[in-house]
Amino acid sequence: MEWNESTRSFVPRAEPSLSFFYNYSSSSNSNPSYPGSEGKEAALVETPQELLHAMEEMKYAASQREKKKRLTSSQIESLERSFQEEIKLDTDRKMKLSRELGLQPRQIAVWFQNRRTRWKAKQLEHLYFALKQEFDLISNEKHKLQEEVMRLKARIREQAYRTHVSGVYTEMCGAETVESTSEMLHGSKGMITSSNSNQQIIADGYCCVPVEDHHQQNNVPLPNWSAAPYCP
DNA sequence: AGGCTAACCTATTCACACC
DNA sequence: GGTGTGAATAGGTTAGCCT
Repeated sequence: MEWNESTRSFVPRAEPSLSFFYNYSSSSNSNPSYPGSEGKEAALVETPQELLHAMEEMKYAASQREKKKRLTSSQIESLERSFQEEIKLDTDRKMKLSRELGLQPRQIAVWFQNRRTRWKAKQLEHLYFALKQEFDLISNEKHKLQEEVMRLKARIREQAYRTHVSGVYTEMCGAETVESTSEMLHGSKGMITSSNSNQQIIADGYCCVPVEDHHQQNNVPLPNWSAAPYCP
């Protein structure tokens, strides 16, 4: 059983300095994190006097404590290699790395934990950029389609206006033509019922020119709908 | 079912390096 | 001195084991 991790729950954790109790390893190590702690066996305190004494010792140890040190590049290289093999750490691997690198098992575990956090953040960043790229693409397409709609609406308005004007003109010249024109207009779903016909067409959203035809006429490539995400 | 242990996680702190 | 980065800590959660 490993002291520095398994016994954590025995020790009150509200007081930060008490972490001294459970963050050193009792195993002998060539590279102890905290000088002053080596060779000591962890002991549970049972009386207030013992607690006071322990706290005094802790203060001393803290004063003697070596400053935080960065891991060497070769240590990081080995840890990195191991991480690439498997991002989770089992006990055997932890102990093996600990022996090989001359680090506390706790240090190995902490390094892996921090490494996983960094890895996760990186993954999240990649995911964000991938989604953003996709969004930009779709947004761009939407913008183009909106422009297309505007153009088509303008064209319909223009055509409707021309039809209306020529209708009035032929009415003045001869009834037969007027009737046929009128019939034609009424025949197409009876959309045009007033002199305001052009506005009516636009307002109803009926389109006289099929989009496919328009695309063919204007040499506009049809969007790939099957590839587009469903958007209600 | 509930307690214990050992792993994990996120958030935070702390020390150090670099500018 | 301010800031970024990485090692370490704090406190919580979860899964597996045992009684």
